Amino acid sequence: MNYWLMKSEPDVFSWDDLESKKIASWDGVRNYQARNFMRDQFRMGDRVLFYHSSCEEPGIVGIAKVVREAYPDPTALDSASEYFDPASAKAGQSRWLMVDVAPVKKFRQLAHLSEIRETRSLQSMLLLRKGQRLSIQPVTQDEFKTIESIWG
DNA sequence: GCCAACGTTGGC
DNA sequence: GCCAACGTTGGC
Repeated sequence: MNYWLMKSEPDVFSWDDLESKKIASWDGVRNYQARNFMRDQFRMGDRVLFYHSSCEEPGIVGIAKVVREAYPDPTALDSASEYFDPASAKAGQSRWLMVDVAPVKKFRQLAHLSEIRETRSLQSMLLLRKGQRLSIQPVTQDEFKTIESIWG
C-alpha cells in the first residue's frame, strides 16, 4: 500500500465536502508530476492524508483512501469548467487524469502545518521542503503512521 | 534547446 | 497583499 498527501483548498473542496459526498473525483490536477503519480503509482486502497491549503489553518484534516484508479479528467474538455484545458480539447482527449477517493476517518485534531514542522520525526516530509508546491506528494509509511498516531 | 517572461502556489 | 519558488509557454 502507498501513502499520499493531497492538497485541497477548503473553499473549493473541503474534508466536510468529501464526507458529505462519500466519494469524490479528484479533478483539476494540472501538474505533470502530480498526474504521473496518479497514473503510475496510485492503487486501490492507497491511503491519503487530506490537506487543507491556502486557508487560515493549513494542515491535515483526515485520512481518505483511493477507491478508483486513474482515469481521464473530463473537466479538461469542458469549456465551461475552470479546469478547461484548450490543448486537451484540441486533441479531442483529456491529457489529465483523476482518481476517486472516499473518506476513512477525520482526525481528532487538525495536524496543523506549524505542528508538523515542529515534529522531529517529520522533518523529511516533502511538505516541509522550501518551495514545495506539489499538490500530490508521496508520504512514507513511517510519516503516515507517525501523523496518524499523533493527531488521528 | 535555451531562457525570459509570465502565471500559479501557498504560507505568512 | 506580499513575495519566494517553481512550472509552463513561446519566441528565437
